[in-house]
Amino acid sequence: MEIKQTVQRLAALAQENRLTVFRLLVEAGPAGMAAGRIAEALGLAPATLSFHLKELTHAGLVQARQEGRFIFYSADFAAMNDLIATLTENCCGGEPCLPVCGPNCKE
Amino acid sequence: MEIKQTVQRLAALAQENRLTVFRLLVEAGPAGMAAGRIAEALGLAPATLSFHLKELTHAGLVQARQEGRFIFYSADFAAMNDLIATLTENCCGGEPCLPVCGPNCKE
DNA sequence: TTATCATTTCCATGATTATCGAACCATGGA
DNA sequence: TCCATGGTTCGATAATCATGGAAATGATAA
Repeated sequence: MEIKQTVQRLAALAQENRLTVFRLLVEAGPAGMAAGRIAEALGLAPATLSFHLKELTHAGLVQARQEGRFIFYSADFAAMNDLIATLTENCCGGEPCLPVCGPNCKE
Repeated sequence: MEIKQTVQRLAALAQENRLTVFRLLVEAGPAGMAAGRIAEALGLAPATLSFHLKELTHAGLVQARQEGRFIFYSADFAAMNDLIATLTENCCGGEPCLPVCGPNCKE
């Protein structure tokens, strides 16, 4: 993974509200959660949450899908694995000590 | 791991120069590298590198040890594992899909 | 000791980020 | 259509961060 992208993903997670959102979505699984429910869970103004969701989406860590009037956000597990793989690269003498969570996670 | 600490560690890595330093130290192994050599490798002013090393150290991701006139910095693999564990928490239905790199890494 | 080298601290500057009110866009039901 | 609801974008503000020059600190050798 390109270093700029790695930095972008780490930066996306390096903020308390965004990290909380991401962890919430990891728990929510592939079904995800509607933006409104996330805002409610964190007690954030809609504009503020939207800003954070955009950061996470732009970093490729979460995906959005429209469903009726709602927009559901869900975690992208593959992206998280890429990130972890990058962090642990060259760590154990080059041996593959990853990935951690597959696409069937939470299935 | 506490969320504040997780954010702090992610923030420490979410900067191109610091991520490069950390990866350099991961490759360098427990022996680590002198601050001057790191600055040289990245082409940074001493003050700038010192600032970044302080961030990494304060986040607990790297350790410093004095050796003669030099200060050697090395990656803290346990801290990295904690970080990864936090990210993947509740990911695979609560099963332990970690840690990735043990303390004997690069030994 | 003094001179010197390695690194850090101090400080100022410019850049980036987080927040949220207000205005705007999109969808689905009367 | 028109309205209500769910989200986003815009714009302004305050806070935080990255950078490096200059001076201070700490450690060693002569």
